[in-house]
Amino acid sequence: MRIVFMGTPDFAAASLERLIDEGANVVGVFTQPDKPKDRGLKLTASPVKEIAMKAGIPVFQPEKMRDGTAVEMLKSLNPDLVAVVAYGRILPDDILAVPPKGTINIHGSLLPKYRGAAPIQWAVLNGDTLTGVSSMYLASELDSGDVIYTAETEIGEFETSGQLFERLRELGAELLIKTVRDIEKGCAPREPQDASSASFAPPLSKEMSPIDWHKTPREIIKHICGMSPWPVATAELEGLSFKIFGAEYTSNKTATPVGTVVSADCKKGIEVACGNGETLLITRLQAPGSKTMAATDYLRGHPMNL
RNA sequence: CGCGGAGUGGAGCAGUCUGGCAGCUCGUCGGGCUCAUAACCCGAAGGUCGUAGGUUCAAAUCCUGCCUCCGCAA
Repeated sequence: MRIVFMGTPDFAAASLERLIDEGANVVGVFTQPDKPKDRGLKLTASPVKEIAMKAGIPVFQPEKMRDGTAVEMLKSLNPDLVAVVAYGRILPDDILAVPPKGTINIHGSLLPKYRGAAPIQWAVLNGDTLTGVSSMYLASELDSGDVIYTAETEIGEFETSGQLFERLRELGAELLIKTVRDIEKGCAPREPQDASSASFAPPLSKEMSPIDWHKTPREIIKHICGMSPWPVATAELEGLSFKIFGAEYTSNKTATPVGTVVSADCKKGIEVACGNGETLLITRLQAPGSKTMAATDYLRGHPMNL
């Protein structure tokens, strides 16, 4: 079975790598064009492109999906099946129509929950304890296609989006293999989504960064975890702006106004007043122009006089 | 040449502008005190100040090259 893979970031690279390891016949790879990145704005190839080139698979990086060139590239590969994982583009119908066995996709949620670009982050932000990955057939409407398989996993109380990403990436790769195999055997199920219970997970943005200290400690911890590693929770403390990477619960109560520092002990961390008179202990942070470090380390070099 | 910050005992920082004994908060090790401690007291070890060169009586500090790390931006 001739397979064309489409994907861009790490999340997708794991799936491609797995397909190759399993001996699948990947005849071509589509990925986003190289983009200027990092210090110096160096032109950088996507993780998927790296994997594809290492495996000697032809790479295609069309700028546009709708000007006809992309569909011609795809047709020339004569694929039976197209597998899409975090490609970063909406595929038009003429592309979806090319492979006779369909175009499938791995999505980082239990569909129909969290359709859209940031399903993993929203599962963490909302404080969900269960999530997973789904494989589905692509339809014209975003993430609305028939579901093939799902795999569940629990979300840890202090698990960040980044950590969950890494786990779902492996789960997703596993699910892709299973899905591809069963499609080839002709025994893959397909179950239409219940559109009435669908929800949407839009991309995160920096505007969401500031911590709302009126919230409960758990909501704030989920905000910190969900926003990590990007765009990262932020807070103004003692007149300085910090990125906040980690926090723990306390059993303390306080009458201090929300959002202000209750204690700053270089053996513990920075304790901040939250909603309901409860407090939260910040344990990992980053000061402007500095690297991220334990709050205890920060306090040794920058004591807070309250 | 996209913009910017930083390299100082094990950790986090000050000191650099204005050159003159290596400093602070911790950690570690030893001792003391205490029913007790992430408490307190006494003592100790641990640094070629990122690297190469230059200026100087004298360089962490001033000048030049190089290396490394980080933030913004994507």
